[in-house]
Amino acid sequence: MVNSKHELIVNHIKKAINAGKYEVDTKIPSENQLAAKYGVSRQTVRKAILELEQEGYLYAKHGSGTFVARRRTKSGNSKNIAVVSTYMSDYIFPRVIQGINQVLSDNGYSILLKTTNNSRKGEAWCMEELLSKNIDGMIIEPSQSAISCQHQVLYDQMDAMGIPYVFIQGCYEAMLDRPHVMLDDVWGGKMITKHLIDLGHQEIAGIFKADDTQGILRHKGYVMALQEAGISYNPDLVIWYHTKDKGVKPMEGLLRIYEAGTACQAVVCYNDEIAAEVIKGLNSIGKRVPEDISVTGFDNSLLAHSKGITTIAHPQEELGKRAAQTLIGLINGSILKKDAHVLLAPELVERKSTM
Amino acid sequence: MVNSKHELIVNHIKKAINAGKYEVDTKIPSENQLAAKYGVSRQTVRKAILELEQEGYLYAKHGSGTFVARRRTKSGNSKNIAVVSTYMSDYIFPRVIQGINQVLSDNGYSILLKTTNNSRKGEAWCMEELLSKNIDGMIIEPSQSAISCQHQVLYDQMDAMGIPYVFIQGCYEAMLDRPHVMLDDVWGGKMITKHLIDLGHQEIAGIFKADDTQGILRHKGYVMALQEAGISYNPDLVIWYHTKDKGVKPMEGLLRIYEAGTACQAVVCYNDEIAAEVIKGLNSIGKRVPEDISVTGFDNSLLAHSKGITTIAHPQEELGKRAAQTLIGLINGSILKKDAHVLLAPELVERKSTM
DNA sequence: TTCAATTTGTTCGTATGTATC
DNA sequence: GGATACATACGAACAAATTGA
Repeated sequence: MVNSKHELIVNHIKKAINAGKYEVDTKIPSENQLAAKYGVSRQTVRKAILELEQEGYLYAKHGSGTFVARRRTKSGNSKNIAVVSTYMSDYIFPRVIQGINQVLSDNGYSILLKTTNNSRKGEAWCMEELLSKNIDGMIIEPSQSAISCQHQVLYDQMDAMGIPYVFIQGCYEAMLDRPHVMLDDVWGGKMITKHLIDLGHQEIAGIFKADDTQGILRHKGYVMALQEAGISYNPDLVIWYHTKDKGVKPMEGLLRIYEAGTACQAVVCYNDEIAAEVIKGLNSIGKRVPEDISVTGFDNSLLAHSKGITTIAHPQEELGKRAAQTLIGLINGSILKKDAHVLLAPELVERKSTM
Repeated sequence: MVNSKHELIVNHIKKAINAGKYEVDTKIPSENQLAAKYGVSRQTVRKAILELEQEGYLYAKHGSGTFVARRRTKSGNSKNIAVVSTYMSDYIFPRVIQGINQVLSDNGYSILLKTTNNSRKGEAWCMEELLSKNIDGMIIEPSQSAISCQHQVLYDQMDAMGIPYVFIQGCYEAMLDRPHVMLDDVWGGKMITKHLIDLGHQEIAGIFKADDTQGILRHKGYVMALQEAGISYNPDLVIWYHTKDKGVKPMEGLLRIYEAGTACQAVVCYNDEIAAEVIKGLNSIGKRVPEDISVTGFDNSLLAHSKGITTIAHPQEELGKRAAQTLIGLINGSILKKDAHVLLAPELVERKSTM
């Protein structure tokens, strides 16, 4: 019964896509070309494309072209996006979510807020509830604990339902192929080490956490900075510790370095907490910071602020913005899941623990 | 936010419908009439109408006209509750929302987060969007609470739809009969003034904001404390200022008091910001705080913390919890709307600006 | 029944703005 | 900067449905 020109074009293109004549994410002919092909006006083509866009067959990119979208089985466009955080009290939380909110609300989305209290159980419970709700996507800060089978199932389920998600702050090691937006720890480690080198230091010790991806990455950056400066890597200057050794081993290691008589004018610490402990320990053995030895932290926490520790800062608002942008890209199909891996440039915050 | 012509028309018509200017199933003006009214082309009007049709606000009848659709009354168990805040960056925001989240999630609710950027427009925009969503209730921090509420219609609409809401932090003066949970400003003003009296001060100046409900209430508490202590109220010691005078008038007034030779050993300030300015001003004329004169703030902001100002604290988490509890009571009917008026007890935070 | 006026639906043409490469 | 392509807007014409005289 309905046989308007644009309906005919809609059906024709739909059939072509379903028949696989156009690959996913390939560009279809421009509006003008299609207009010429079907012998109609550009407006008619536009109307057809608009309809196909709303049905999820295509997505248009301003100034670039119109592309074939991944077909979504079913999705209400609830315009709701879940944001799952560990704690709300976290000092970084407000700024990150502010960035998320800015981008999402500009794009007509609302935020559905959830907290896990940093427990696996909380995270699983959250996600189960979210699966029963109508959401278009999810931004999640993973809970600290390692991933369990139960979890993987929940994420697979979201994949199956075609609900995209983006990890922020961190990412389970087993899921690094999934979309994530986080601080570039390698770059951060390199940046803060380079800062010490630029200050004229040559013998730079490093204290890193061994059972943590971030620890490995920050160490990697530390090594890179030394290499670039032409300083040979000295394993004796690197102290590795595990979560359970925290508060004991780092300072022990540093004392051993001093006892061995190894020269050392600076220490790169895994995070601000360790840096604060190290400074306290150094003071207790009569070393002055930064006159005798420079110490750096990582994370730009309140501790670093109050103790005046030179550290690496998260660009918090930027992180939120990028995560939201990435998620929107995943939803409308303009970003592929495998490309949605964003590492953010860290910022050096210079304070009085280095000179 | 996009500001195309058709979007403007969409919003205008939406607002008119929400305000009840068009009855259900009545015909709206024809496309040509609307085009003339808005001074745009018929195509633009059509685009706007098409959008409204898709959102379910209107339905068009070929050859007959366009009509207002019967707004689908949402069934009320989405288990979603909207939380509308002014800014996310606010230092109090995380703790308040933490309290809200605790209670709501314990009761199986999720939070739908929105921000208004403290603008009336933002608030109206938020609420219009929320009206189209399926929410069970709303907790809202009003924007610029002193000015009278121009979009009462939106709240009436929520009443009509049976969606309960609770104001937090402040409340429009015209809507004080609606449910609200806020700090007891009178009590706070009284408490901090009494603190100065207890310290032995008799001549206590007061600086208050005149165009703000909170300013009036805090002044009221100030007067009560003086009365109870048997100290006569001296109008010469009270300085009123308006938002636009901020940063000039408060200190001017204080200088005038000194020039007049009036005795004054303490100043109650409207908030921490004013207190910080006053302290700075006093120092610049050679007065020491608190040795020569005691100064108090209000709000327990970061400023009060860093400058060591004695102040009145919001019980932030408690505020959030009580608001959530009140809302849940309204939803399940265990609390009546007219009884949902909670004033929270303030807390005195003693620091080094008083003695 | 017929006809004219009104109103929405569809199509074509054109122009300008703006993002991307 | 220029070419390309999408986004928004305006104007015009005609078709199809409805309404009422």
